Amino acid sequence: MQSYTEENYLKIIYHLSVISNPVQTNAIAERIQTKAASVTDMLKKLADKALVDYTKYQGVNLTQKGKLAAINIVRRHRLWEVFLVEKLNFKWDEVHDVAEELEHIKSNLLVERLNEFLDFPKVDPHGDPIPDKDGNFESLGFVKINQLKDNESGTIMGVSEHSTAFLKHLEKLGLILGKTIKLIEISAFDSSAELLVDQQYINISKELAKHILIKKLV
Amino acid sequence: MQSYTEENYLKIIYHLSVISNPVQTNAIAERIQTKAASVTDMLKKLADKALVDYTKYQGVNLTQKGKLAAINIVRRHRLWEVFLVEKLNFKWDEVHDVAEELEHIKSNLLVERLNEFLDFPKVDPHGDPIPDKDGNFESLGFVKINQLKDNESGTIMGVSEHSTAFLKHLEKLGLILGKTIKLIEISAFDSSAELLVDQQYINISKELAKHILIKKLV
DNA sequence: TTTATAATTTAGACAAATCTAAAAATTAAA
DNA sequence: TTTAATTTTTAGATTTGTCTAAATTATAAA
Repeated sequence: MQSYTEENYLKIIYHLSVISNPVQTNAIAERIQTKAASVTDMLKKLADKALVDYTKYQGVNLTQKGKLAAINIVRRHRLWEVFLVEKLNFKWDEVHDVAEELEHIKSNLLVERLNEFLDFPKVDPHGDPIPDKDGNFESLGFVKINQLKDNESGTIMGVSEHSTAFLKHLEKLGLILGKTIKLIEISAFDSSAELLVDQQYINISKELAKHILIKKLV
Repeated sequence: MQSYTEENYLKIIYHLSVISNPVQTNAIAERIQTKAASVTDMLKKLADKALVDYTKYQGVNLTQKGKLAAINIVRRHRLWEVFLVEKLNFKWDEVHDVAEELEHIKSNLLVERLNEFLDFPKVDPHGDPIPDKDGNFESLGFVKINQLKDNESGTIMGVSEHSTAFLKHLEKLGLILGKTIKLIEISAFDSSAELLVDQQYINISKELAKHILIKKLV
């Protein structure tokens, strides 16, 4: 069993390994709001427990065991987010900090009952997939807006960036979950994207576009 | 704001002060599964924070501030117990450990939304009253079985002992929440109580009787 | 390829909460 | 009321997770 802190490290390493492999000490330090020296200490400890493969100065990768533990935390986090939004009427940008605490409650019974109570949701309020008990994700086949071809349409299914600033900005633009959009064209000049949303043409930056997940209309 | 551990101490001291005033070091140590020396250390710390009045060798009492903090934890604990039983179908003897963790989640919004979601419950699954946001209990006016007079009837509204063994035993006897019972008589010999439950006469020990809360029939 | 810069690690210290063993205070018993 | 038993406290050590400052390794630039 891992401590609260160890769980947080595993989760962060898991998220960061999507972007880079292996994961660097400084990247973890920044995300976990701590100093690089502290990260080094923890990495040694996690390596001792066979949760990560760690080579000095080279960064870390999760072992199979570590990955499973991490996915389990992600599962709990996302289930709690669904609960907060659907049952307690939290807004999607209010859930993160509370879910961050709830994810560490240790009780398999609790998680399974919660899953049942929520009717086995497949995605969280941000559109991120919820892994099952064994750590498997259902393949969702989403693409980012900047990967759409001109004139292709689709539905907003999620985001790949979770900062409050980003989410609030999206909401202001009317780019909320479930909304159907059409990509008119990507600018050759600055790669910004012109969209048709609610019969209105809007222009969003590439930075925004690449974090919005779309399910293409067939 | 208090740490997880400080919150636990406050809660235990609160529960123990119902029985004895002031609360002794050893009593706390036993309940919190730790050594008396550790308790002494923590009491000094809580005294520094003005959460308890502590005099060496004399035990502690909660200050007004400490009491309010403690009641708040009790409030969260009992709300979560209602959630676990009513929404997630936990049995009343399964809830305690999980609620013990959930009670420490720090978010006023969460607690208030949960309260609303549960439709403002007044008691938890054991019949214990749930204090409101300001720490006030609704007066419930319950008595213990051994305080009933011969031939008085009433409804089981709660228990004042929460061990799994005790709760399972009650369930076996059919003495569940909401059940109506009639006290036939208290034995002059061993103070055991003869009850009429479901048209059946049963005999329970004084130890059992004094932990069952009854709302008298008018 | 040497130098400079950036990233990472080590060494030693610290705070929170705990422990053991010994000392001190309180309470109960003779 | 002196002694014995119990309770509580102190002193010093330990564990977990963190920190600063200095040393080391890796990477980029000249």
